[in-house]
Amino acid sequence: MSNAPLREPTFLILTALAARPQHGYGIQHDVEEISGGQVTLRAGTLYAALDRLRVDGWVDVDREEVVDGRLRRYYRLTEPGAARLAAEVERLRAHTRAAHNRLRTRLTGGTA
Amino acid sequence: MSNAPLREPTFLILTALAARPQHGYGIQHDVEEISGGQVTLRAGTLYAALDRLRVDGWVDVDREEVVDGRLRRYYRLTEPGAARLAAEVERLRAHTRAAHNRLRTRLTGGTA
DNA sequence: TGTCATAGTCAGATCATCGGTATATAACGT
DNA sequence: ACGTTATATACCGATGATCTGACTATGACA
Repeated sequence: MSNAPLREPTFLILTALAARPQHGYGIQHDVEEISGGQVTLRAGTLYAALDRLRVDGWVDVDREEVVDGRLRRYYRLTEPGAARLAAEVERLRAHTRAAHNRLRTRLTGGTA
Repeated sequence: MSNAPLREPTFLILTALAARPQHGYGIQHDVEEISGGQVTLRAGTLYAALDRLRVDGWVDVDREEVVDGRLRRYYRLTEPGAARLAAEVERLRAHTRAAHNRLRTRLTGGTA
């Protein structure tokens, strides 16, 4: 398991899939919701990321359906993927904690 | 203020400077400490990032000293930089919260 | 004399993301 | 009948932050 830091879109894709298997378009909307409308995934970003995540073994194809002649491919978070996401959450928590503390120090000790 | 997501090295550089002005080499060591030894900034990454952050107005040169014939340049977090970092902390907190909740849902509702 | 710690700079490569485009069907409005 | 919007996936060139690694320079220590 590589532990290179996840970029925001990748992190949010994994987060979307953590709740339940979803297809690409569903992920796109879910990510928009998770981020409070701040992050809109481009199609290119989404499918390229899904391909990478599949190669890494963090997501897998759950099933494929054909609806109205269109392919609908559902993706699922694997166990290693869930572990990877959990590790990343811990990492980010540590960083945000550190940043928060230092910003407080700045306010209290910095100017006074 | 652009609100593009900060990459990990950039976030940690701002965090290092949040506590107090520091010179490049000091930032490098501080970041290593903040991240629990997980993140080691390359010199190229560090100084390139500092240049960008200066252009964005998030950090500024605090003062310069010459020690042992070597230049020692201190950087300082500006007010906009502190605001930017605080905003990023909130953003990351929201994301980690969402990811954490979904991972819990997965454990309780997913398999059982 | 060599090497470690300090301190900063630069050139080239990688790779995730961005922006835009293409394809295809169904539903809806006018 | 026609254009637009929503659904759904895929491809491609450009951008830009980061990585890799080398380079310059000094003081201290063995």
